[in-house]
Amino acid sequence: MANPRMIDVARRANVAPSTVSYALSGQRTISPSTRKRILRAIAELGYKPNELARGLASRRSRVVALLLPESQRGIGFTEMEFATGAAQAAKELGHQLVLSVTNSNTAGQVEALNKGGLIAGAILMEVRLDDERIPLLRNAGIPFSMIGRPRDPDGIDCADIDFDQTGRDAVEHLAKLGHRKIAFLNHSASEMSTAYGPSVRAAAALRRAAEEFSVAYLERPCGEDSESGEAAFRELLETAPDLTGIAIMNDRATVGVLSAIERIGASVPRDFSVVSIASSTRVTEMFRPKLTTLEPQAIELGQMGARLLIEALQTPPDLEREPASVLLPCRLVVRDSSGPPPAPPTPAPAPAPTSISNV
Amino acid sequence: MANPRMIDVARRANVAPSTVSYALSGQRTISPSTRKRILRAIAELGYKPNELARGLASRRSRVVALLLPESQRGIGFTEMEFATGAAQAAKELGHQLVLSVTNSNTAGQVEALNKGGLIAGAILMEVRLDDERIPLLRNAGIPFSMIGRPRDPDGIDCADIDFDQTGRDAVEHLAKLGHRKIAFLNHSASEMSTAYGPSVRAAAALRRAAEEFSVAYLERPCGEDSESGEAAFRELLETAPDLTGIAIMNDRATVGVLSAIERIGASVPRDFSVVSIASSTRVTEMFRPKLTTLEPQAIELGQMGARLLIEALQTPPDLEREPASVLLPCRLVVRDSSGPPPAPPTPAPAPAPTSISNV
DNA sequence: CTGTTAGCGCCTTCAT
DNA sequence: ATGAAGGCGCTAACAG
Repeated sequence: MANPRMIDVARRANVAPSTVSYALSGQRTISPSTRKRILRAIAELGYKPNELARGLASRRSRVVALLLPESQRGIGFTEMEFATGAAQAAKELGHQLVLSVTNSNTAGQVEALNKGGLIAGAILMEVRLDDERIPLLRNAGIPFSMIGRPRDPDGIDCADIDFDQTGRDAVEHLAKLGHRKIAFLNHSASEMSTAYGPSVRAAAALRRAAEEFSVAYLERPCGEDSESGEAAFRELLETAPDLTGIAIMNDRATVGVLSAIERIGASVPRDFSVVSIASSTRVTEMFRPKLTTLEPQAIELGQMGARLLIEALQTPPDLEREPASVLLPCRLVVRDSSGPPPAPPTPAPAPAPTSISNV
Repeated sequence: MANPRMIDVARRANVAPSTVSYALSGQRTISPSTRKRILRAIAELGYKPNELARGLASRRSRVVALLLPESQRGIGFTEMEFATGAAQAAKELGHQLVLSVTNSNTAGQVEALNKGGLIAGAILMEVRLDDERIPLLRNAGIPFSMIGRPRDPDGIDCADIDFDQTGRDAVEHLAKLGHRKIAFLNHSASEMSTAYGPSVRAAAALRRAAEEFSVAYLERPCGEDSESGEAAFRELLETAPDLTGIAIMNDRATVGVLSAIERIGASVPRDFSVVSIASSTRVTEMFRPKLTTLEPQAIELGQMGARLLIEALQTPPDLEREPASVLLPCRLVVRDSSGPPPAPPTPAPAPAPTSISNV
């Protein structure tokens, strides 16, 4: 009644236990005939190797951890898709994914993880440009990959959004619609100060692309709530009354921006075009109008993160293997929040909006 | 340099390895003095038991799986909070949580899981009233708990939203504001047909509460997208022009409902009050106006789900332990989408009686 | 190409 | 209250 063990398979196939092991791992050439007998025995018995024993004996488990800091921004759909993508890819490669929600004290967490012997490696999410976990993991000798990218990704397996391309695509979209002045509403200042990769990279990319497409550009960080979004929009408009295009990478702020636009009697996309950067469809479809979005390929990135790690884990130490960075740009999904700017770029004064009926 | 093992601790504390084991597990009384020596040695060496060896020897791992079917509705914030809550509670109880995204073929998945010996038990999410996984897990002898509840939760550890209370609270909120006729927009018909617990239970609760508070009540399922929401709202209004209160348990449909309301020149909460049921703050704050919500205590439920399972796992088989159902109602968070109905309830005009009123 | 033999690090029944 | 010893189920040298 108990689960069959390897020795049961061995007996049934008339071979030694180790032969079964080798047949399974492929670490040794097995003659086709014995291999077939073994596989048959396995099937007949419904044998499944015990992962604990396997890990213990080989000194390497088939479990990887997903290190998920609960950031102040909280976990969003995109993070969730990273996670499910990673779990899925891991499973396909014969591994399990344990969810490790790192509230703080990352150092201790990471140490504890590998000491238990349960975890063979880790996938990091919410990566900072100078992520404190990198030296920690290196010192602990724990293999890891990242979904995200530090400042210097050298020697690290990374799967990340291609922000260069994404930023450029966002600006290009607006520029081609005819917008001559655009603004970028970023994550909060505190995110910036802790050097959150996406915030920094997206801003740089937009700035560069604005230059390339010769559109005036301004940017600012913004608190992660709708009130901050409203305020930011108002300030932006004071600074640049001729603003018509807005890129936002801050879902909560987006709510406020849309409110503010409505409040001054303007509308989207008639008066302002709004493009959401790196938000998932699930979120941007909730807005009215539905937002034109640069939508991250989150599942794919999650998969890549897991694959890179597991690949590294499976590479024998004597083999040379160069860690790689996989960059995937966001996909531009044009919805209802972007269109041509209101007036052709004539330097005429802006018409002061009168009282507006908002129904 | 390698991790210290139990025998290292034993030597340092001048005891036998087994004594260390017992000191750690508490399965035996250890004299205070030796215990202290052992603990000191453990601390000094930075010893951490190897989970693989521990699991192998004791025939019980400290890993539980979270079975997360990727439903057509997709994973939302609430599901994510279930997951993080469960992971957190598991960790606090010395366990790890592996994420098992069950795409289909649940049977095989579940079997594969426990055979590996890695998983000591499972936590089920997205529970159906007649969940196919229950007999599967029972037959396989895998302990499990649920976040959600089947039709007959007898003998099963469940942590679920208290829909009775939640539905009542929603109706009460609207009734006390003065609404006399309310509608409930549920999940999609296909969800209903597969007997998704929340859909069924919430509907029943609202119906009952409507009677209790003497408000006319109608309900219908609704596709999981904004177009369906719009259509549903229009139909609802045709059927019941005097409708003023709407409860919705379908975020995507909510988008459409709000659009539809706006489109007919009405506004929220002036003309219609909208209450979102079992949606997370993260979602309902994205709407304009921000939605009055019955917000699930998702993290707590996730924690409970994990605790119940682990508790069961830790109960020796000879002990009697009654599986329990923990029900937590959603919290009413009043925001900007609900208020008194437009016209005071004057019994002047006799609106063409529709056939919908409930009792 | 296959078999034999030690462990991997811990738990747990026996003994004492 | 503590030791000693035999596995848990598998892998990975060694042999042949």
